[in-house]
Amino acid sequence: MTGSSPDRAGRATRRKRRPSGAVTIKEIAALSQVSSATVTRALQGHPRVRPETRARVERAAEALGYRPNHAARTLATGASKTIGLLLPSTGDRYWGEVVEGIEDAADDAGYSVLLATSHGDAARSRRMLDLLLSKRVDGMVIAARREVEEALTHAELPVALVRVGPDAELDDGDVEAVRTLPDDRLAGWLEGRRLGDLAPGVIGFDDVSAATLAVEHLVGLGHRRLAFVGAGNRRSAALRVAGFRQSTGRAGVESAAVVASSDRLADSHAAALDLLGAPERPTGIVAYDDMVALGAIRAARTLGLRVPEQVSVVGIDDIDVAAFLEPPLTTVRQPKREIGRLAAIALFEALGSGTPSPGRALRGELIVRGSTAPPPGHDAADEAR
Amino acid sequence: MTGSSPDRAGRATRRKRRPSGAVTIKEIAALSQVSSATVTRALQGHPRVRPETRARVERAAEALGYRPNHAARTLATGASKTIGLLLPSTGDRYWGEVVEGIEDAADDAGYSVLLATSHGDAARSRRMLDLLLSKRVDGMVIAARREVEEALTHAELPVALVRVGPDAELDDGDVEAVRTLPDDRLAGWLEGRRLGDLAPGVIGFDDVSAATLAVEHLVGLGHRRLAFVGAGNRRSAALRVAGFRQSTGRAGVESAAVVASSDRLADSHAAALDLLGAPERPTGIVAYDDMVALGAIRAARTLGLRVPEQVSVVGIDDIDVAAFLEPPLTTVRQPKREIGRLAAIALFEALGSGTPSPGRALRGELIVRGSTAPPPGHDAADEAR
DNA sequence: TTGTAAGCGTTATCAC
DNA sequence: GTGATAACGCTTACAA
Repeated sequence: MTGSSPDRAGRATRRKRRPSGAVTIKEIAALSQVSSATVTRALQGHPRVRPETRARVERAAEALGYRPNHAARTLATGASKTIGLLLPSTGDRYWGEVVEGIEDAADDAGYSVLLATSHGDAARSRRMLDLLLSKRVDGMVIAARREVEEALTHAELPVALVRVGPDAELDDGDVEAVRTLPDDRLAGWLEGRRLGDLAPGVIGFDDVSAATLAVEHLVGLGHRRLAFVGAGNRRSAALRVAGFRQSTGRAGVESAAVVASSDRLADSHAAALDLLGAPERPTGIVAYDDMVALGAIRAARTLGLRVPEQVSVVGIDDIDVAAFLEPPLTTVRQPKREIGRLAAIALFEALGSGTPSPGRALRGELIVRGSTAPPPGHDAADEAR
Repeated sequence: MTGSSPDRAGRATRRKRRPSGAVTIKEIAALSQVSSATVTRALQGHPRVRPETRARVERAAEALGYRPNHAARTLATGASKTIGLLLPSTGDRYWGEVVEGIEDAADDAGYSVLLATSHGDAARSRRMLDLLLSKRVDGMVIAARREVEEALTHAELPVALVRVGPDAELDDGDVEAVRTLPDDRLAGWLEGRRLGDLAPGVIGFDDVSAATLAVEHLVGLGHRRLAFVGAGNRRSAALRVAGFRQSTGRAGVESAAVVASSDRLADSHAAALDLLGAPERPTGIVAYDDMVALGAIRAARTLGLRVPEQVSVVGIDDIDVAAFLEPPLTTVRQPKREIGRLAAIALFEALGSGTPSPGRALRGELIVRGSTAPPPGHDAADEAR
């Protein structure tokens, strides 16, 4: 065979791939006089590496400014150490705080977070789900909303998954039942449905107990005529209504009305206007959330009613300006960060064990501020009962 | 040589790597009777592929439920189609909206977003920067804050980078100058510094013009005694003060005071209390941001002054409850989503061209609501001047 | 137009 | 305790 065979020539001219320019373990290997396998072992804290070898390798890595290439690692190990996050949006305060909790827990566990938003659209959800899967996330946290659930049923995702959010786990039939069931049967029905327990892999807010907390606060102050404003057709609204009806029934309040309205300010303002304009108006209002509470307060003001002296209002959520409103809003705080944290932790557990973690509904916390007080004509002595 | 040589036996028993289980181009290649190279070409819309081959490959991919492995692609191409995002936090409203804009633009351009938070800590910033680099992001958008800037100076990042945020591009010396420079020299100084133009690769908010917009609105309503509340030591605060002083000077208002306070409600409340308690109190207040405006409104109320009848207040930012406050807040809206969008777009341009994009300061928009009105004793005729 | 095979940077198996 | 080297799944230069 001739030295100048076409084969040899071809090899020689063949332009090798442009390297990324970044430092690789090969260079560390060369500098520290070991094989690349040893470099990996040394850098990963493998037990069977001679201490001085490890030291030499670490020094070389440091000197060269080595940064492991995660893409290569992912390819080799099959794990990306990244989780995906699919949310309706990140702009609104609710999700922003949840994300913070997730990011926090992920960081503690050595994971990164890849973001995707559905914008409430099923097709987009599906596309994003595919994208996250393509990027080989090890698991995902998704906001449990109808359009995403739909996308999920067609998917059968090959990764661990935790659902999170306020609107989880109550189907439409139940929503209807909550509204129409007679008072005396509601409590039993709620128990039977075990609404406090969420399905496996779902982390959410305990809507029922949140409303209960609000009612108990008002009843404790002496209120006997209560109303719930803001019963939209969301699952969370139905659950809060259920909690409201259940606890008012238990406390034997004289009158407990439920007034529908969306969570938009104008709607809740109008609804509260009707409610407070009636002759037998309630002295205490439990609002679906803080925005609805704002509408109710405004309605009271429109009617010349003072809050909290003549009407008490309690919200649910604790938005960040709640404390700065006039009056500062009494509300049931939703632990958003904590929900995020627990969702991420549940995901990592599932990742480890291979089985979905049990669902959890986190209880809110009553924050008493200035929008609630004893009802008119109620003297302090009664309060101590 | 014997058929049962140790070498052969070794090869035979050698357990190959566990495959990820996902569908690969090889399987598509097998099913569609072409080589894997052709599969790649077909799937990527490479021009020189026979249409029927392409169709066959696409059908096979579809049938098998193929999802490209981005880790492998990243390794092969050197581009991850992912950008990193380093922010102080995602929980607060400001960043949440910026993220939304970034995510949006990234999605349009075919990029994903990897999230990291600095929590305002330089060491953590550095760690996160390294992590993002390790994950081989193609570029990054980072919040331009002091601790991150510090981390950056020691880094010399090998990727394209855009900085975004309200606190950019004014150093401490300038902050001092803005406060102390006599009125008549301020305008010239501002021009000379070209504060409206941000450094290359920085997308921000035009703080100077925001304050100007607020002042001009108040002056247009007939106000002649103005004050700025909330001059903290942030760069954005200094720029807003500069804008305030510059425009009040230009308009020849009788008195233009600047009162320092943090952006916390209690502080701004106290500061405004002093200001409005004085005999020669201003009739119009420009607040550093909406929270400070809230504090000012509360202070006015504390003193029995009605807003807007006796005192007008204009904020900067337009937080989401601004419209629902009592009174609804007049403010200069900060285009957060847009800032995010432009930052991402600037990054992609830089990615394409290799050169940093020019900086941009986005102007706010005045939103007139209920917290501003002509000053007391000002009749409607004057307004038409 | 299509096939072959090298190469991206890492991990992990086997042999010594 | 260390070294060779196959493999992860994909892209791409070159040959055909």
